[in-house]
Amino acid sequence: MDKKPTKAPIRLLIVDDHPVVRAGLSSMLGKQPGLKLVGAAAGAEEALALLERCPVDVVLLDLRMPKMSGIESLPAFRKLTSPPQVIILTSFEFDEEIYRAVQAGARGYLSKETSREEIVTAIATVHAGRQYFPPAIASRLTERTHRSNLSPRELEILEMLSRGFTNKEIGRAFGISRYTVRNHINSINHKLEVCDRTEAASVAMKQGIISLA
Amino acid sequence: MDKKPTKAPIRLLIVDDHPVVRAGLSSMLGKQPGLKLVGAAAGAEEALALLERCPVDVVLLDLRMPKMSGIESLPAFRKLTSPPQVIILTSFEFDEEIYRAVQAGARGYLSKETSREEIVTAIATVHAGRQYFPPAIASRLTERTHRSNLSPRELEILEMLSRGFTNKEIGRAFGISRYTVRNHINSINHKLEVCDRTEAASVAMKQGIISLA
DNA sequence: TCGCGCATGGTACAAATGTACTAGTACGGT
DNA sequence: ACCGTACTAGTACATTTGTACCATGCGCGA
Repeated sequence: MDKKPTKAPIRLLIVDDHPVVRAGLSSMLGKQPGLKLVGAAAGAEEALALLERCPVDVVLLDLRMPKMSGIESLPAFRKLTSPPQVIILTSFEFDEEIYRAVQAGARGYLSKETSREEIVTAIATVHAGRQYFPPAIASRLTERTHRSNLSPRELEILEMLSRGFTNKEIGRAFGISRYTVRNHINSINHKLEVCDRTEAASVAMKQGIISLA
Repeated sequence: MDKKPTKAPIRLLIVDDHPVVRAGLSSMLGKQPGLKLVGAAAGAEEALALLERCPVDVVLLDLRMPKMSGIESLPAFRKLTSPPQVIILTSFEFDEEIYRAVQAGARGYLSKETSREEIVTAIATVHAGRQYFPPAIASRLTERTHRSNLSPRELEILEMLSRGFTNKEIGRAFGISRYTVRNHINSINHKLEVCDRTEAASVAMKQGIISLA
């Protein structure tokens, strides 16, 4: 054997705003051989500060956090001199957010109901440069990629529309004309295969394209 | 002082399907003076089996679990010979589910981002027979109780409306005139305090008034 | 009996929405 | 250089939706 895992433990950083989760992961992974828990940050800013000072191999990142969300922080992670591999950590089974996180460079996904064994496997996998997605998530991701190719603009407008704003109001909000808004909504309706804005809002919520918050 | 907290520690049971959360809460509360962690169940069935054998004062109950959900298990808890006080434990800030859980007898609410201090306070409070709800949740609960007096007809129409049917189509479906449908929708919009049908569909889904299926 | 909420149908009008086009700019990939 | 996509803006017209009313009848509780 020319490789000793104890020689180069995987440096790990936990980023989660929930004290419960930080404590849980720390106690589950802290003494795991082959892993070195570098820290546990409560927010993206704290994590970035830490990453700039000391290198980390794998980050377990909560998507839903106050202030800077996990997704927002991903580009910042990638700009670092030695960007860590990022595993998404969330309670939610599926969501547009996971999809967006993957597009932003996340390499793996873990639900919070995952066992310690699987978490360790996932960390090792992404550290080895591969992706780690449970089958259920993977299939959903491919679904999303193929489905509903709404453009960023269309997504924003869909969001507003579902909150009851009129085309005119949406136009004002984004600084574009109500005609353009109308055109975007027509595209949305076609892409989602619905016949009006109300159904668009409805199916968008059901499919997790827009959040239920 | 005539009372020693160490004489009668509060017996605590954690019910959560997430290993991470169980580990986190256990490590946060296990050594807390005045508390005695009786166990940590991964599901409602396991919790019930445990409760039948040994008495527990307070249960921290996850609402979202596979198989039997937290809400479903609440009535079973109350049928026990010495029913425990139940604190809802969930990641979600608000939800129709919290409302239903309270109606089913839950005495407190804790988000998973709560600090150890607040968790301990909540446990002590409900054990003392009082309720523990953070202000934000409490106000939302009173909102829910007062809201949504939709009549059966209005509910049917809300359902159709969210599927993208026009007033005319809804009228045909129910054998009433499109004018009547329009009037009903106006009532719905007023009762839900929204300005149009699209927002009505949106908030109805968020509040669980109409199903996400 | 009276009032109230629910359900019904209607008129008249204003506003918003949707459809069917045309057409320009910009940007990225082949 | 060309193509495709996104984003933009507009016109013209039909349809839908929303608002403000009015009116009827039913059932139920005070």
